[in-house]
Amino acid sequence: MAKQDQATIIDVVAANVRQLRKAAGLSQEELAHEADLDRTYISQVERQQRNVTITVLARLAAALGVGPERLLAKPPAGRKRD
Amino acid sequence: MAKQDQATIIDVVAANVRQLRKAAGLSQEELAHEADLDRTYISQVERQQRNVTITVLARLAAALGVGPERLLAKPPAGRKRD
DNA sequence: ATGTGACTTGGAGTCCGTA
DNA sequence: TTACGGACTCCAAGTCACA
Repeated sequence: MAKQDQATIIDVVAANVRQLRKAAGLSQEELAHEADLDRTYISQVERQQRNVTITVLARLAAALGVGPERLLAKPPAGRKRD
Repeated sequence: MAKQDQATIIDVVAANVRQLRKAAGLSQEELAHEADLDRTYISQVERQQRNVTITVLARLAAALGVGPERLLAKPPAGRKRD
């Protein structure tokens, strides 16, 4: 029984953006400003409603102070127990 | 002076796709088939003419047998003089 | 401070060729 | 087998009004 990571890459990016943003103590609006994006766009990304391009991914990563690949990293395979 | 990776994420992905595709011994057409993409699209990606979405990035990675983050990994710092 | 639906514009992604 | 161009469809980018 492998763990089924059926989670799409969109879900992964969404979770990472939100998690890293909060870890950085930023509001969506502040992050939007840093990444030169619209406030509501950030909201949509975090809500898994956007299939972002790699250029936007790079901007997000830069604004969050991490490398782009960090945004694709799946959660540490822990439990889904929230 | 840190090494300046002014290379855009598009350049990085392009290089990685081409390199991994060749390493896998696939033609563009075969890779296109595996990733369920158009033949000419692969060509354009490798020539840095396309800004791919993360879903396509994931499909390419899967077709190449690697994780998506692998496609964003920059070349091992060997790039000094060509 | 965030969520959401609707909207326009530009580009992602496809298909046709030709070299 | 790949590069390259044109023409096409559809969706991502980017923004807004309002909850």
